[in-house]
Amino acid sequence: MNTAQFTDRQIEIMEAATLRIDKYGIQELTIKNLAADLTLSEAALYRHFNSKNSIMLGLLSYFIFEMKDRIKTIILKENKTPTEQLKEIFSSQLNTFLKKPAIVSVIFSEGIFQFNKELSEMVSTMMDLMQTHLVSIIKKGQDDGTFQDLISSATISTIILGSMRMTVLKWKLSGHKSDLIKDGNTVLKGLLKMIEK
Amino acid sequence: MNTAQFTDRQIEIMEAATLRIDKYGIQELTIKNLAADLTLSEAALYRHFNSKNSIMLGLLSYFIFEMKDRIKTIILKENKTPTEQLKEIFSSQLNTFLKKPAIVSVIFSEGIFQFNKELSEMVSTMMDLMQTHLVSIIKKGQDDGTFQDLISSATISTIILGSMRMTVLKWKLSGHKSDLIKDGNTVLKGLLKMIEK
DNA sequence: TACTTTTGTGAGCGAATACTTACTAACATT
DNA sequence: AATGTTAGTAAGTATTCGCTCACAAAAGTA
Repeated sequence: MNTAQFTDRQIEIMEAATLRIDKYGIQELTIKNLAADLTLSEAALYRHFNSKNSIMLGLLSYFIFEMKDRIKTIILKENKTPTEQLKEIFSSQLNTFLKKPAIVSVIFSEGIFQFNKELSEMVSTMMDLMQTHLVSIIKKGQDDGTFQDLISSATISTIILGSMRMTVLKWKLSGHKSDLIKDGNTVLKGLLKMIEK
Repeated sequence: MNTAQFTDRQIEIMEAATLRIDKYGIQELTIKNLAADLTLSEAALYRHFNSKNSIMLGLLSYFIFEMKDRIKTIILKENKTPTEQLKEIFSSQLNTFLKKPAIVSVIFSEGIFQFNKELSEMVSTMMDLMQTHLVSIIKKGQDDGTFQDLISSATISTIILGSMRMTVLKWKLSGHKSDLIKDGNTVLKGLLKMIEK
């Protein structure tokens, strides 16, 4: 498997990095530890990435690439109602997190990235991407009369995005013990009751 | 822990730390930098705190102490409606963040603290505290017929908390350029429209 | 004044950090 | 067979990290 811009070895490295962040936190992502995980020398890592920063940048862009694809597929299903599309996006995101919990750790590390321009821009890009898609679905729902239009689509999508994030955060803080899918469905049902006319 | 337990010098140190985190991020909070900010030697800091960790613990416990007090005052205003109480809590939190943005950096660093038991417990405590208070207000609103009760108070409070957090996160990612209070009000107004009968 | 306590210092410790260098073995292409 | 490329290594570099120690000035107290 090769995602065009990355070599197989790069993907292996990024996956090891993701796993390490998930297991021990982003502070424990050091070149030394990462090299040990892959049973490689530290220098070998620099054959594939020219800095630690570019490993993390790669990580994020790899996830964004995959996410873009996933969300786009849902958005393009013109026969689906806005409600169904929201449900699918929620379900698609949560199931991705369930399958690859490590990515959640990376996304929730944006606090650390704040003063790393490249990385924080990447996190912002990801959030904007999701926000844009949510807005377009909600607008469609407001136009066809499914959703109420007393509240702007931007505000509604902020609320939805925030609620989804909070659900994931709680799941993470519970040590993945809570039922992410069930809790996510409960929250989305609540949100839909609130915004449907 | 309470304020009285801190000496004047300790508070000076914690405030310098707060300022530094706000300006340059939590990664730039080092003993060396902090000492330089206070024009002190590194060793001098260890006269007042026995570790860097205890400086951060002090920071958090100081904020939690202050938050508990602030929220309790609002909760105890029995003559206020649930809607007014929600507005006050939102406003109170956002204004605190505005005055001490560093605390946001700390709260949004739960990813870093995940493997520091003491610090992560403190962050969890803080979230539970807020959630508990939100639930009690919403229940009150549901009982007196202000809020709809088709959705459980727990779910509603998750949605509110998540929306608030998302607003703060966006402010943070914008480099404190966006208008936190204005955006917060817009989101809260939206939320209230959704949950009021 | 004589003492005790508090608050400071400079020098330096061991460990960790991201990254570099000179070199090598395996493989692919011609 | 000759040659260039890829992917690895051991052993460093310079720097930073949190933290400690022996000691001294300053401040409070008898």
